[in-house]
Amino acid sequence: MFECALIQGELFRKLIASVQDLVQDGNFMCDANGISLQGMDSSHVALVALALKKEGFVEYRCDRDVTLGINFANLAKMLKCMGAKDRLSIRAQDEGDSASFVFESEDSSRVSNFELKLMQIDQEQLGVPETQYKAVIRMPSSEFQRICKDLSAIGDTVSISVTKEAVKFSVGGDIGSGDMSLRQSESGDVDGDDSEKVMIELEEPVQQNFALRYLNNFTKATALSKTVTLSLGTDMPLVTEYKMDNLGSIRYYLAPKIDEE
Amino acid sequence: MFECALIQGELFRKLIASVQDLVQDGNFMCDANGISLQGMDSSHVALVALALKKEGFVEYRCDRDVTLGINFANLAKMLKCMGAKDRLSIRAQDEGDSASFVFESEDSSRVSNFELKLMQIDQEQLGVPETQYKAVIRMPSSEFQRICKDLSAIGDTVSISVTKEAVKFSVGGDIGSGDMSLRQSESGDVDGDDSEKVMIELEEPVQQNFALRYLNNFTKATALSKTVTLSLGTDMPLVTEYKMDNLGSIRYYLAPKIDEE
DNA sequence: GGAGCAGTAG
DNA sequence: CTACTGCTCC
Repeated sequence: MFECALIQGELFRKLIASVQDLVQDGNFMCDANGISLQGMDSSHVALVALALKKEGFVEYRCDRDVTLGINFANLAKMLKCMGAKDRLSIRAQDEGDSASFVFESEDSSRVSNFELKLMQIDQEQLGVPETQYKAVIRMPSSEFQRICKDLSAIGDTVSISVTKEAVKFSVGGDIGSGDMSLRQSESGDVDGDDSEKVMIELEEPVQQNFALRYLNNFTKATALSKTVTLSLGTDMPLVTEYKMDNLGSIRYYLAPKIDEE
Repeated sequence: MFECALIQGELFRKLIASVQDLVQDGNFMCDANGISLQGMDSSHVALVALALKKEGFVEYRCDRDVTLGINFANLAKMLKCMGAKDRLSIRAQDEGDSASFVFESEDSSRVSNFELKLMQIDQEQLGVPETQYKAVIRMPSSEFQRICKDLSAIGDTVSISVTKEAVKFSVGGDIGSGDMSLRQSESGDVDGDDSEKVMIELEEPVQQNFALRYLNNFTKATALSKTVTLSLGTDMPLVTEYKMDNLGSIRYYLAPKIDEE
């Protein structure tokens, strides 16, 4: 028997929405420590990895590891039936072929129960090595979203280049070209929220190209966290991470476009 | 070399947005006094004329007259990348085939540079004669916007008739008809902003019909000025003018619909 | 001015 | 069936 509950069911809905555009279905791997999920997009260029820690749940019980094969579009349909302030409980029998999603309004005056049929999904769990990245940038997630969205009006590939002082997003296309540079925030900045800052940790300057189309997919997760962390290396995937207080994180990996000139 | 800078880049973005719906591309004529632009809509019914005085810029330098052929949709894409509070600089080499648009956030922590490819646009500059209009109405621009929008739900042609006392906007359609009359504000009105007033200067009563579809296009400029001035004559174009403090104005000309009954 | 929805296009 | 864009409501 697996059972967990979240005070903010809405959070879970946003998580599923953030995964859905990239992968059709995937296995929720539930164990004593929490829930994880991994999936690649259909073209095998991007990977999304979700890790939810049991500490983020108001209730968590996992007698025995279970794998829940989920079609995200179908789950999303059910989650649309959840109220904005609803508490969410997820339950699954050890040998069942469905999972139950219960939505409860704050005063429990409305209780909804949905049963989602599970799927059998063959999918190797990819080990993502904990690598040392050459550059790690933390910035407001909304700013990253805006940059990706705006630049995709100009072209479809962004070049991200990082120096100690700044991170530069450049794009080129038929109508012209453009770049946006974000300077590392002054460490002495006392005023303003810390989440508004741009922080750069650099071991070595990097420059890599990425398909904006995927980055724009990633920014579906903007609602989940005020900040986003971009980790870059040379000829290795970009990692875009959104950390949720307590609950864990959602990470997106995107292979760089290797210059074809 | 042409170079100018605006403290409120946002203003320029709104200007381009106000032009864009009507004309696809046009020539920015830059000379020692400022920038002007003219263009007709594709059906040659409406004309937009922009005039920006150099006094409105925080920096202005024009060694030699230049013509910048701009595709407004493409420029708008780049201007979307500008922050709300950004300062805007525009630069063009005398013989270049592109113009550069630089956006700088207030604290300069974000600097963006976009290069827009210029076009070769053949277009005669139309001389718009300074005519004496029979009626000139000044009213809050938001009110004019609301009237045009609301009336277009009833029909597609508005009749504007002006007397000394009031201006009347009438519309008719399948579902019925309606009209909205605005009385000239009392000159003795001490309370309230002057921009809230309706002022009518009349030489002779006028009545003309106009296509609401264009008027609704014109009201994209509402954000640029608190007031709008409508100038009418008989069988001559309506002029809809939005004046910006210091910077100049945007004017729209619309030929009347001649009754075909 | 932004977000959500619906309608369209791929 | 899904993803984007335009529109309308907030």
